[in-house]
Amino acid sequence: MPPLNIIFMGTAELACASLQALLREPAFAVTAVVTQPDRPKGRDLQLQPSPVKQVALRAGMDVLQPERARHPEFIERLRARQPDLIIVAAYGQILPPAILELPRFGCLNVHTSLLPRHRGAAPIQWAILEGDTETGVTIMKMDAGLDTGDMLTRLATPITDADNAQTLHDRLAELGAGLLARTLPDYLAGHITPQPQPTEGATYARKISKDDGRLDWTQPARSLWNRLRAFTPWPGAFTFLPAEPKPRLLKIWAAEIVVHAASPPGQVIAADKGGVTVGCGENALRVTALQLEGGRRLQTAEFLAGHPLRAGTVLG
RNA sequence: CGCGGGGUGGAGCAGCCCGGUAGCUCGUCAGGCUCAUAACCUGAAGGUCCUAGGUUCAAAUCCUAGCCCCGCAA
Repeated sequence: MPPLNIIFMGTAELACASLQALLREPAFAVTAVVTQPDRPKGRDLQLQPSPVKQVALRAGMDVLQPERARHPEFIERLRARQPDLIIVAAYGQILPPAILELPRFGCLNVHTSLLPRHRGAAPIQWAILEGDTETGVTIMKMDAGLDTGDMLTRLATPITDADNAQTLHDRLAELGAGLLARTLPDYLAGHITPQPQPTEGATYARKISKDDGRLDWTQPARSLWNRLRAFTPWPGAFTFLPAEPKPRLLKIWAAEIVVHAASPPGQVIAADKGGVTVGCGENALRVTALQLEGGRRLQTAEFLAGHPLRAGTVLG
């Protein structure tokens, strides 16, 4: 029996681990990789291949980069390749039913949440943002809805105080890849019965934007702390430092919650080597790493050595 | 030519607009003080002011070119 003909669709860094896991399995033949077109990136806005494309090229694979996956012409190209199965991970486009029904084993998706919670584009960020104590990965059979397909397998992982979007992303990428590799043989052998997602508990994790990273100091310290971790390292949580002629953007990279009596939101309570303590709607936040616009990311002590920041200053 | 900020002792910054003695906070070293400290006091070492040209009696500062870093943007 010839190896199964698999086409992999993915774009972001997250998908690379899954692709590599498939490439390691001799029983599967990943015959093509579909990824988003090269996008302008970097300081010169030069076109850059997606992380998945880079992995694919290194492996010497065929790479397809349709502007729109739902375009009939592309669908025909896919069909001509006669895939038995399509694996999708962080691809970045919604697939039409014509593609979902194309392979005889359908399309499977690696999703980085415990569905039906956090369907959508930014499940990792929203899990942290909402203060979830655990999240995970789900392998599901895709249907026409957005992350609404029947589930094959799930794997959970706790979200710790030390986690931010980066650490959680990296962990889920590995867990997802491992789970995918273990799920596939059982699924193909017909040993797994796809389970419909419960309607209870479904939430939608919309794409985050840069503006979502702005800290609203009237919120409780814990909420701000969650936001900070959810937006680290991208796009970053930020506030503004009062300055002439205009306030300067101040990114907050690390902080801890400090039990503290009520104080004006955004007001600097203390600024010393231990950190910059800022009043919040409830308790306070001690900032330990920050970055002023145009500057580098600095530990608080370094920052204070060159930027006088007195107690009483109000951020926001 | 996508937009903007920056390169000044080991770290972070001021000084530049308006040319004229290299400054601040921290660190390091030495000494002192204290039961004690990321504490305090005293003293010291440490700098091709990114590079190359130019203007000038005189350039960190003004002009030109180059190199490097960072933010935005994705």
